[in-house]
This record gives sequence, structure tokens and C-alpha cells, in this order.
Amino acid sequence: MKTSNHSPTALLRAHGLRVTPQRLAVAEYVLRKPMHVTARIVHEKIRESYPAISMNTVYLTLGQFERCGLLNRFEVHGNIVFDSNTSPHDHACCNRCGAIIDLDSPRSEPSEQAAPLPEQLRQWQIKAERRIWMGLCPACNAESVL
Amino acid sequence: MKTSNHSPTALLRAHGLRVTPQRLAVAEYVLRKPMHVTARIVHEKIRESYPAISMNTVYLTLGQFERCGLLNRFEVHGNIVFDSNTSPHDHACCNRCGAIIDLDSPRSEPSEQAAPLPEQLRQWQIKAERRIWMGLCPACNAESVL
DNA sequence: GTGGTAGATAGGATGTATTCCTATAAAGGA
DNA sequence: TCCTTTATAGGAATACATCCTATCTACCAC
Ligand SMILES: [Mn+2]
Ligand SMILES: [Mn+2]
Ligand SMILES: [Zn+2]
Ligand SMILES: [Zn+2]
Repeated sequence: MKTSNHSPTALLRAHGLRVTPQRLAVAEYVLRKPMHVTARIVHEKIRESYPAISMNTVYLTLGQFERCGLLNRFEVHGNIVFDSNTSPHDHACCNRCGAIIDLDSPRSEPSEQAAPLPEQLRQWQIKAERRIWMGLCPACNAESVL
Repeated sequence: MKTSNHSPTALLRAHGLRVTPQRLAVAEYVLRKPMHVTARIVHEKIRESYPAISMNTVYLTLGQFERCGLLNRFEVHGNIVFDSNTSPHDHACCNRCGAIIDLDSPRSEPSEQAAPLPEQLRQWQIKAERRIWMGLCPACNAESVL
């Protein structure tokens, strides 16, 4: 079993990216498990172990990871969110606390669209479909009743 | 037939908004037909006939219209877009030229969700569902082939 | 009509997320 | 080890949205 192929270092190499401490730190934090992060969150987190990292590097690195297919990007409430779960899925976002959760989409296979492509888009070249439910998460909903 | 009830003036009054020249100008431009506009676009347009209007007033007015249910707000590519088509529908957006089109959703009645509410959201209080297809519109797609 | 008051506007200041620029530093191949 | 290419840090620049406040005005009561 070649675990080296799954290490962050090997992952970077496999995508033609030079292995730098900054990229390793970002990869180890972001790609470890499915998560939703903003550039600011990544910056704050990485600085704990790598205080000199700049915001610019975080943006560049996340953008590269996106271009490599290691991350997806979407927006919610005007913020850019990076998603390390790259399989097709939908989201729900709490309007109050900002929590974002993954939804198990009812798609039988990854390439399948969640919904049939509307008639009007027959001439379009569709790259992505985004679905997001907005509202109050259970915790915030309970608070708002008080 | 009381057409006055459908005039912009009557519309503002019906929603408890004072009738000012600025609000009238915005209402006449934005609520005339279904459209997607940003605050910047509204500002530029209104200034043609009302050069003194400020960006701040445009933001305030659009926000008030939204709270009255006369407009919906969503985001695309980091920009806030106001939609004067307030019936439930989905969108497609061109990644290249930014064009946004309405999609006839396959919803039999306005209150119906376009897709069944996912199991995981049973405890949530959902306020809105957003669906957007991203890609290249026919015109931009043709250009990209050249 | 007039006057008073609550609400609206203009203009500018402020905040914040993202991108751009550039000199320096470092990765990795020869 | 050296060299070339690429990455990084830091700061400037941009762009959008919101906040603040003095002035103005719509409109209601009289
Ligand atoms: Mn996700
Ligand atoms: Mn629309
Ligand atoms: Zn919440
Ligand atoms: Zn286009």
C-alpha cells in the first residue's frame, strides 16, 4: 500500500505544484476532511503554526487548488467559500450563524444533474449547477422562538 | 378601471413609502418589467434623467423595495443583483458576459418548492431556495469556439 | 394654505474582501 | 552547487457596500 501517494506532498507533486511549506500547511488543513472555509479562516488557522504566511499567498494557493480540482468555490452572503468536498452536492446555509452544511443530493451518479436541464439552456454550455437552501438552522431557529 | 392603483405613485403609497422623485424614478425604471440590475446600473440609468441622485439613495431605495416584496435580491460573481421578477424561478448566468436569464421553473404552483426538501433540512426553517446554472450563453459559447 | 415633524437625501467617510504589483526568496532540476 | 523558474510577503490599489450626519422635503394636522 503506497500511502505516499495520498500525502499532501505527493498530492501537490501530482498536480505539478512545487512543494512549499505554505502550500503544505494549507493542504494539510483544508484537504484533510470535507469542509467549507473562507480565505480569512484559512489565513487565521495557518498563522497559528506559520505566522509569516500572507493573505496573498492564501488566496493564490486556494485559487491553484481550485484550478487543480482539489477545491470548489461558491459564494454565500457575499463571501467566497472554498469547499474541499468536490463531489457534486448541494448546500444549506443559516442566515443567522452562517453555518453551511452539505446535503446528500439525490443524484445516482456524480455526473448526473440534480435536476433536469431546463429547456431554455439547450444552447448553453453549462459548467456547474448550484443549489442552496437559505434559512435558519435548528439551533438558531430555537433561539428565534424565545 | 382604476389604473391609478398600478401607477408607481400608487405602488409606493400602498407600501407606506413616501413618494419622492428619487423613488419614483427608481420604481419606474426597475419595476416596469422583469429585469436583473445592480445598484450601479440603476444609479447610472437614473442619473440620465436625475443627475443628482446619490448611490446611497439607490441602495436605500432598492433595499426598501426588497423589504416590501417588490424586488428579490441574489448574488452572482460577488455582485448583488436585484430582480423585479418576484415569482419563484431559477437563473442561468453566463460566466463570460455576465448575462442572467430567468428560467421557467417546473413548479406547478408558486409556493411549491422546485425540488423536494432534503431529509436533512427537516429541522430547518427554510426561507428560500436558490438554483443557478453557470456556464456559457449561446453567443459566448460560439465565440469561444473560434 | 401654513407649520411642524418624521422620514429621506446627498455627500463623504468608513470598512472590508479581493486583486494587483514588485522586490526578494526559495524550490527543484542540471 | 548553481541557475532558472516560480512562489512569497507586503503593501498598494480597487471595488462594493454600509455608515454617518447635516440638510432637505413629503405630507399630515391645523
Ligand atoms: Mn459542500
Ligand atoms: Mn430573475
Ligand atoms: Zn444558525
Ligand atoms: Zn455570455
